[in-house]
Amino acid sequence: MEGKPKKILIADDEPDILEIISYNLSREGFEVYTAKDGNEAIERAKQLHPDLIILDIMMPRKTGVEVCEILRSQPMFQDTLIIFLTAMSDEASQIKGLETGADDYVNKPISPKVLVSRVHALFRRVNNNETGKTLKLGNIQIDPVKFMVSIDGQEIVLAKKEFELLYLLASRPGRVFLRNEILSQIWGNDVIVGDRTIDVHIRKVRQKLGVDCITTVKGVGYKFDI
Amino acid sequence: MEGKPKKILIADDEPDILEIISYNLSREGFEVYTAKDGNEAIERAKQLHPDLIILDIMMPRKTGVEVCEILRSQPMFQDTLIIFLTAMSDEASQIKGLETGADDYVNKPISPKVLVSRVHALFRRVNNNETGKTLKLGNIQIDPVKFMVSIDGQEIVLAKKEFELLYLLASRPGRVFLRNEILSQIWGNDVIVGDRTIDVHIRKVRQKLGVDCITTVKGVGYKFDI
DNA sequence: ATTTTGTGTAAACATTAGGTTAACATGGAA
DNA sequence: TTCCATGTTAACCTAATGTTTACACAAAAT
Repeated sequence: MEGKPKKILIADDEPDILEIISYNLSREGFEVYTAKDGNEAIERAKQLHPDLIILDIMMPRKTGVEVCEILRSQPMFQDTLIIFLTAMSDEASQIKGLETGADDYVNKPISPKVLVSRVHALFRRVNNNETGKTLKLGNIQIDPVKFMVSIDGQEIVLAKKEFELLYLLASRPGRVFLRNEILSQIWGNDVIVGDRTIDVHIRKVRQKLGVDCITTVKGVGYKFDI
Repeated sequence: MEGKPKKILIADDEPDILEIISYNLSREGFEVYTAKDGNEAIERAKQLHPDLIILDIMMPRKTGVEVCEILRSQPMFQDTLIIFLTAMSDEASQIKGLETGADDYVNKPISPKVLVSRVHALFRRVNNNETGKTLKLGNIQIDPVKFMVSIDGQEIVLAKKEFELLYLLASRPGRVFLRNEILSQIWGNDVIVGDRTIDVHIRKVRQKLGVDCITTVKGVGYKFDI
């Protein structure tokens, strides 16, 4: 199964670097966005919820380290991967960076090939998610192979999108999925649908299941709970 | 750090390096084992099931890359973390290494400090999938993934802003956050809200938690304390 | 080809929880 | 006292979500 393209945000004040990295990463099938300083990085991160953020350390209007700290202090960026770029092989700041919560560290001058493979390595590890297993949660069974949901043995027919939605949420019970996440996982990043579309599907699932197992976290997203 | 100590296996043919790394990692509380060539590395890996394996690329009786490939082909080593050490900043082998399934890559000459922080960063990343980012402070648990707070197992529902506020304060217990800091972290720099807004949210959190864990530092800000 | 059925999306509207404000209360320090 | 910073409360307003209906489109059935 082809996953949806990952979103990557790159922040650097040097346009050349921005372009080289963008080019190489989009060629790999990533969806690349850019920012040219710290504040813009934060702003765009909040809109986009990228899967990975590549931060130059030395940037105007907030350094990469500062940006990282600010984002990491917010719950919704706990899962976001962060890679630092730095001109100096300055050991101290390298350590500082990693302790701040970065996931990797790449020295300039940047080799596009190396960067690309590090990015892949990061995603490979994170992506090792469960796939295609039958979920059993309380009295609810969700079988992605048979494309079937049953409650207490009673079968329920869901439409494709409804099923995908339920399966996504149920794959990590309790975990809150942001609307953005849901969109990019189920619809893909490039597809544009209206704001109410998710709600409508959520409603249908709730209605069909009868059981109240999807909780709304207002301003954030939805989660599966029993 | 809680939980059982992590097991780390180090494979290198230079005794000096082995010793330096072992020393530094065991000082950090890791359980360290060593191997002096590729075959020994595989053997010990099978006995020990380490959480992390640090492999020198250039080793007699199977290179690090070969060891990595062999281990990765077995299901039980799918999740094991692997770091490569290399003498050269040889780009080609670096890429090869990462594509082979390594999780990180460190160049020689090795700085113990850098290695140690990379190791920590790796574990943090992996641990994060479950509980790493959950804050546990006394009897209070704050789980940003589930967007949920519980005291003595009793779940408490917070609104978004309330949760963000609590999470921010609790992320650095004892540290005082200035009102300005709080504003810029949670509301953003451009948003303007009245003076009382923070107080009101603080109040709601205090009220909902029941426990008195947010202290006012008059004229300065707020801090989380138990 | 035509009809039927089901799905996904949009648009319009209803509803509510969350966030903010404003007005007033308190309490400590100078 | 008089200030000033923060606490408290309740009313208000809005953004976010819920709900319903309608329609386009495709697949299946006729």
